[in-house]
Amino acid sequence: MSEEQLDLVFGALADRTRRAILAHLATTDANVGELTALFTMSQPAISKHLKVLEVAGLISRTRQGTMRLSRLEAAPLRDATAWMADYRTYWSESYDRLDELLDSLD
Amino acid sequence: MSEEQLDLVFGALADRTRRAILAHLATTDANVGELTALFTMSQPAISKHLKVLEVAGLISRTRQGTMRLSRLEAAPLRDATAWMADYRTYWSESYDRLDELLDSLD
DNA sequence: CTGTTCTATAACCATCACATTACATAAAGG
DNA sequence: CCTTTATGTAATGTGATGGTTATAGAACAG
Repeated sequence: MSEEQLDLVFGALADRTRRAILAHLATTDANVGELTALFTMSQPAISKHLKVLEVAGLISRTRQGTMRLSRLEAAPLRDATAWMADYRTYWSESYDRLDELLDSLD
Repeated sequence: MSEEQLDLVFGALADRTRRAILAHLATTDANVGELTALFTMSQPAISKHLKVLEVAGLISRTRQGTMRLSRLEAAPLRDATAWMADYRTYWSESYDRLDELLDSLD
């Protein structure tokens, strides 16, 4: 994963509204209106957040009539996790099981 | 891990200079001057980055004479990894081994 | 076509983020 | 003390970020 993409992914995750959107999309796909209803925020604000998530590759979007469905795409999360896991030797324990995980990510 | 802390950790990781600092500190502790020499950037800029990393809990700092040693503290990385791993059901494979990891993080 | 619904974009504003240079401060040594 | 070394802080410029309201556009229904 490139530094540019890590910038985008971690930057996208740095906002709690966007993390909450991802958390919701983990349960079900959703359109913009449904997501807007979850927050005390305007629809254009949500659209902007979705754009950031899309550019980071964390969601994909498809037209469904007049609506646009957002779907979680967790591959960048997996890649970012792999990056962070390079520091596993500094974690307090569980090295071996994490090593198994890392091997599986190749 | 609180939303506030996730804001700080992901925000800290969103900058590639800070990620490079963490990568270097993974090999050895270092003072500000040593870290400054690694980048084409002023010393105050590095000091600011270290402050961000410190507030996020990703490094700790100790005085060593006139110098201040920075040391990697990877616990927040572990916690942030655990957050991302909640989306493991969307990853393409390796669910079971990741589940083992998650169990071990409690 | 026209109207309705859903979403995106434009224009704007306030604040934050990241860099600079100049200067202040802390610790150690002669 | 005074100097040197190492680092932090202040002031500043600039672009990015995150929100708003108003408006434009896309898809469908009648």
